[in-house]
Amino acid sequence: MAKLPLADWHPGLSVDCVIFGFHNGALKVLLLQMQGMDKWALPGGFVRKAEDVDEAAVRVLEERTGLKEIFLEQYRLFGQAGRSTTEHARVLHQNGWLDEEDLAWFQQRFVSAGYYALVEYSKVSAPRADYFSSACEWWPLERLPDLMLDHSSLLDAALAALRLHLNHKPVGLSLLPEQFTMPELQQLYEAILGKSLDRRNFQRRMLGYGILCRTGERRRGGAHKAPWLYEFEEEAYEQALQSGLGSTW
Amino acid sequence: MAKLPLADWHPGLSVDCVIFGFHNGALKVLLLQMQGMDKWALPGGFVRKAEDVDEAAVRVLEERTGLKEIFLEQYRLFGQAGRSTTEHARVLHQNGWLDEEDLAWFQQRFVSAGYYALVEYSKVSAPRADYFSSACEWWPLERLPDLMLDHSSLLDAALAALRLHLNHKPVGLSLLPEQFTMPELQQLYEAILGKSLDRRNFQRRMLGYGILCRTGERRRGGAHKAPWLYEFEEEAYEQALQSGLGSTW
DNA sequence: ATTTAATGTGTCAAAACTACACAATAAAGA
DNA sequence: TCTTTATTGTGTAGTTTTGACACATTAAAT
Repeated sequence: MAKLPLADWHPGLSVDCVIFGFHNGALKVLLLQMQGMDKWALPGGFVRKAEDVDEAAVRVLEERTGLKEIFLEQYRLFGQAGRSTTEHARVLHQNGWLDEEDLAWFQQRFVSAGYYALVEYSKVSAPRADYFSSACEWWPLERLPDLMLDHSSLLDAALAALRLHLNHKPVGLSLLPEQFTMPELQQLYEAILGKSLDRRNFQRRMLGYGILCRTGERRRGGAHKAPWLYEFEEEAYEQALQSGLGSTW
Repeated sequence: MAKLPLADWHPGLSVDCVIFGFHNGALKVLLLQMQGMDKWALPGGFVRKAEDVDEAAVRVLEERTGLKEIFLEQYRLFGQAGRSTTEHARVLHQNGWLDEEDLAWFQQRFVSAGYYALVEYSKVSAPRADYFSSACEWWPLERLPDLMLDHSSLLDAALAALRLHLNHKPVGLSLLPEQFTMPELQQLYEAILGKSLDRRNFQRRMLGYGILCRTGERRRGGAHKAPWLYEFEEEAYEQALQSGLGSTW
């Protein structure tokens, strides 16, 4: 960014991405710390005039995580008139990160398309900060730092969307490594739903969907009985998602 | 519209509304016929710079239906680079509906926030066309006319969102009149889901949710046995929706 | 060898769902 | 007025799914 040919960008439009990862039994999101500020922000960016909004989101994702081919879902446009303040732009300007011309750009009224992304945590070895940020880190959902603007609501809405999509999108497939154990899958579901589930009933149900395949290997190295490793059967998974896992109607 | 002080409007941003109604056992949507064209369009509008995008949608709804207080849900931003062609603007311009200045406005690249609205059909006695359209009519979902731009996909996506929300939003309450019969409620569900349901099992399940109240009256005038009239118990309904009707997790 | 804590598996009762059939009735037609 | 017709109200039996449990197994740590 910085010195953007303003004519190339769609005015007053941005994308923000809630990038979910799953690690050590917890859901985490990737956040940026703004230069010279305490507050953190969702990774985001602007949209070129000739670019799909989805493409802009893919671009942002690749810039932060180094990954292409990420599961990405747009869930809502955030369009409150008062949602974007100019405070952070002023700070960036004062500290020399923004020149006059770019400052004016940042002081427009913005609407932002909210995306959530599901990534395999281990594949994001070195998340990269953008030009305006000094750090890029994973934060667990339960202990988030202060977020700028309305990014808290964007994040809450992303989680709500993720819950709503749980039976219709390849959530497990996208967040877990290729091989995983049943307890790991359960922890993922518990983290997303925010409540604990019965171990035995969970397994029965999951296996009942017919989308899992036991590899025959076990995960060694844990302090206790070694759990079986599973993989998703992708065709069956996709198939089952069409009508929704365990959907009632 | 026409002669809009361009400075007041958010550039390249519009809203489009899929307004659902339920009548004679069929789901219908309210469409506008563009002046001088065969194609029809979803009711839509632009967004003032000082206005929430949601407010713009409410404004559009009121202008077409005369109703405030409509159930309204934003489900997605449509942001493909090539989604808005300038063809219809040219036609409008040629026929004298658009002057040079407004034509330029219409030739921008637009992204559009998709909303769906649920209205009680009988309350929309006289839908009103807007400045650019020659008619405003209800069309049944099964037999839609040709739609301009990407409005077909907007509509399809709205229906998909409605299905996804069926157990989480007050769909029945918003689409049906205050009093309704069990067969009517079932027809509504069948229309939304696009499949038929067993009469007896449907009733058992609905009553099981504890959100319906039998008024004690029957609907007279039908050619056959008079069905009971029901109302929703709104508090119980709202309550039940929070965790989702019949949600499995 | 023993301990520890997690994993794998099974069972029983309750609830929900599926697939049905038959009685009641409001209006229309004979 | 009586019969016909199509729709609504209601119930039940068999099956499946769910919820709430307990006990045996095992990999590492002591």
